[in-house]
Formats: sequence, structure tokens, C-alpha cells
Amino acid sequence: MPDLKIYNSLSRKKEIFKPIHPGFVGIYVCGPTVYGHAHLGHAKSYTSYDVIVRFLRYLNYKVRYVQNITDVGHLLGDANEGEDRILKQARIEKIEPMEVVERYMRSYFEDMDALNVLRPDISPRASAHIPEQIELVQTLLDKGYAYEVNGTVYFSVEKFKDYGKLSGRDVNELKSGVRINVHSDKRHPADFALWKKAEPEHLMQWNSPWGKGYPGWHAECSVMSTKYLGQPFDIHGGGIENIFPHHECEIAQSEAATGKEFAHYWIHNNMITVDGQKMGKSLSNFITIKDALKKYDPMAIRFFVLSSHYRSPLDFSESAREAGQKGLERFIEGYHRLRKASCVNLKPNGIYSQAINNYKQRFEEEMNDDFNSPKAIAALFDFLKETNSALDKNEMDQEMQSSALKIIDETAGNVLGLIKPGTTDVFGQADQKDIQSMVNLLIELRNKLRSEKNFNLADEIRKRLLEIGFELRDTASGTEWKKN
RNA sequence: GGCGACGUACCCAAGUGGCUAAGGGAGAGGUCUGCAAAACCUUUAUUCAGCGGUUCGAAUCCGCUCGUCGCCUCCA
Repeated sequence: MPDLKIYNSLSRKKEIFKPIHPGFVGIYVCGPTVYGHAHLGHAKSYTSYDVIVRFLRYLNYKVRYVQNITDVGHLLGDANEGEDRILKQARIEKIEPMEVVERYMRSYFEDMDALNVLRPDISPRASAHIPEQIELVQTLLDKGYAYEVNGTVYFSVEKFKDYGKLSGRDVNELKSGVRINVHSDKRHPADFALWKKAEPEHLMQWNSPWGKGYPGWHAECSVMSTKYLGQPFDIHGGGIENIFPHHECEIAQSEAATGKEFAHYWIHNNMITVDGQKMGKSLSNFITIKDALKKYDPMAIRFFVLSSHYRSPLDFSESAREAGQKGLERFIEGYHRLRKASCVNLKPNGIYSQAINNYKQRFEEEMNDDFNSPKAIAALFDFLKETNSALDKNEMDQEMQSSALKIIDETAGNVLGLIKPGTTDVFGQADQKDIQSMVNLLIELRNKLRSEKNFNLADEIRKRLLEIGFELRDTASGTEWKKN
């Protein structure tokens, strides 16, 4: 099998992946701040990393996947005067901050489960790692990379020579950046808070050597990644919009504190736009996953996301989404056809055996090339065509059938996650509403027969329905039914 | 203003130096079929925003122009 290549944001090119410990991969991905329901952007991001982790496992790596839950420290608006977003939500909902966190964390996992996104191995919470964060801040102070002003500790970007290496920014140029407000306490405008002094009314605060306060924006990721994965670790992932300042600051803190490299490979996924506009929490154009799931099949959302590359932006529009839905249905239909086919009385053809191998090889090549899911899906569809064709011509024997099923389960199922475990046949699914309309339809047809005096068939319908548990009663006001 | 990405058929979307420019959706024609559906076959970009340049050879590299978007403030 060819080598796995990953586009590394640090070097800005594809690199051959070499794990630090052969056979093992440690991956950390920036998780959500849980103060609201997850939206389609989260769906793209975490579906992408889900497939990355699934593929690493397909390659037989033993993967430890850590994704944090941010439940403290992120501020709205200006870094120094902004309000903690979780506190703000707590005030709006009139509940405890930790209730906000619980509520939306559960909501997040619920949505991810629906999208068939596997849970991370560890979901550490920022608020549960305050001592470690304090320790990091203290180390940086001791080593001279940080300074304290009135209960708040800042990281000095000028002390860390590599600051800007990920985002391609220059510390001196940042100084004159028009949108950075110079705050009087900071020695350099790009300096960022490691620890923030809390006002007495601030609901989330902890004791520290610098008084009561709470950790800065970036500390949690530095601390929790290295706590569970060591330093350096293999892969750090996150949204492209976090390259600066978040990831830049993570690198600065961690590398300054230990003198060691932080993470080998940086993976950044691109964003979802809605009708060409970025979908953001601060903009009010975002579509929550819960809303989307009311209208769309979760697997179709997943398929839609995977039909573009993780590093490409993806525009969500009704027509694009619908095309994805149709494409997924085509795949699922073909998959079930293969599963149900009875491959007997046949004239097997070796060409199809070859097609199975070709597909497996192509799938692996495409995924090895920086997790190219669109190309992997293209290979899947080509294979599907060959499968349908072989079934049409009755050229598939049971051995081919079972190996074809196995490879589809491993690739489209286990890696792309397009076959939800326990998926029932597409032709057998119905919910309560569907059953109701179906019984009503039978009643309507039966009444038509009655009006045509075709009582034999009308009675048979009533009898057969009763046998499967639906009792009909003809009343003056029409036919009623109940489920026995 | 600084940094960066992108512009490929009717729509979505791969391809980033060289075999016929993937795949999905939509459209058209056909096979099959009582009728549908599904499936299969054929078909829809001599051309990759535009203009120059490098090269034996470019959608792919370089320059400029136009357009779209992201980051520089929390954001997946």
C-alpha cells in the first residue's frame, strides 16, 4: 500500500505521514465551545476528522483521538472586555453555567451520533484541567515568556522567536495591524492572556498564584493535548479559522514551556458557507444540525460533506444538498441489491473479481492522498456500476458477492461511515406517520370497492388488516381504525 | 492595509506539468419492462475566469487583470 500523505499546514505541503511511535497515532482536534446547538459547520468539521480517524484505523494504526470540550475561557467580542460566552448563555437561559455546558454538550454528542460520527476516545473539559493550566502559566512565567499585570498573565510574543510560523505572520507587522486594539496592560498588542483576573461577579473563577481568575483562550488545548498524547504528538486538527490566533498561540505556549516541538502535523479543515456566505456563530445565518435533521437524512448530510475535500470550502444550497441525497440513495440502493442478491444459476466472470481488487486499491490510494474522500466516493460509484452490471448479467457468484460486500462494508461503511450500523433495508423503513397514511390509503381503496359493491374484496381487506393487527370499524361518520 | 484560498460543463465537485479533464445530480436517446421504479448502455467541457509568459508540452508553474471567499476579534 502506498504511503499516507497528509497536507501539513506547518510546511504548506503534503508530507508522508510518519507516526512518532510506529503503529500508534495521537490526534487532537479542537472541539466545540458548548454554549449553543451545533451547526452544519460542526458537521463538516467533525465528519472530516471522523473519517480521518476511521481511515487511520483502517490502516491498522492504534489511534488515540482526543477532542476537547470548551466550557470556560472563551470570550465574546473584545478580548479584554468581552463576556464569557457560556456565562452569557447562562444569563439568557437563567441557569447555572455548568448547566449550559451539560445541556449543549449532550446536544452536541446527540447530533454527532446521528451523523454517525464516532465519539473521541477522550473528551476532556477545560474546566476539569484548571490546575494543569495554572502549572503551564507558572512555567511560562518562570522561564520569562510571560508577565503578570494586576492579576492577569500575558504571553510575550516577542520572546518566542517562532511566533507566527504556522500562520505566516510577522510579530512586527502585527504591531501595526489596524484591527488590533492596543491594550494598555500589554507590552505588545499581539500578546495574549494566559490567565485572566476575574471580577467578583464572574461566576466561573478559580484560585491561582495571581489571585482569582480563569484561564485564557488557548491554554486548555496546549494542556489537554499534551496531557493525554505527550509532547510532541502526531496530529493536531481544527478549523482553518483557528490557525490564527488560536493555534499559533498553542504552539507558542507549549513550545516555549517545554522547548520541544508541539505537534508534527497540523490539519485544517475549511468552512461551510450558506449561499456563498460564511456560516458563523457571530453571524446569524447558521443552520443547526437539529434543524437540518428535521428535514434531511443524516447520512445525506454526511455524504454531502464528504463529497468535497476537507480542505475545500463547501457551499450549502438546497440543490447541492438534494443532489447529495440522490447520490446517497443510489449507493444505498445498490448496496442492498448486492446484499439481497441470490447469486445462483450463474455464469461467473472473472472480470468482476478483478473489479473488486481494483476498487479496494483505488479507494486506498485516494484516501492515502490526504484523505481524498471525493475521489474515494468516485471510486465507490464506479465499483457500484460494475457491481450492478455483474448482477444484471448474472455474472457474480457467492464468493464474489461476499468479498464485494466485505470490501464495501470496510470502505464505505467503516471508513466513510455511510452505512449506519444496524441500517435496515431501504425498502423496509417506515415511521408512525407512514403507517398511518398507508392504513388510510387502504381504507380509501376499500371504501371505493364498497361503493362499487365489490364486497368480497372489501371484506378481504378488512379481514387481512385485522390479521396483522389493524381493526376497522365502519361508522356513520366514516371508517375508523385502531391498532390492536 | 497585511496574510491566505479559490474561480473547472446546466448545478455540485475531483484533478495541481504529459495517457481519452473523475464522480454525483439534472437533461437527452436507448435496452429491459403490462405500466411504473430500479438497473445498464450511449450522450452533454477540443476545454478549465480573462490576458500574457515559461516549457517539447499547462486547467496545473510565473505575472497581471477581473471576480468570489476566509483570516487578521470569539468562531468548526
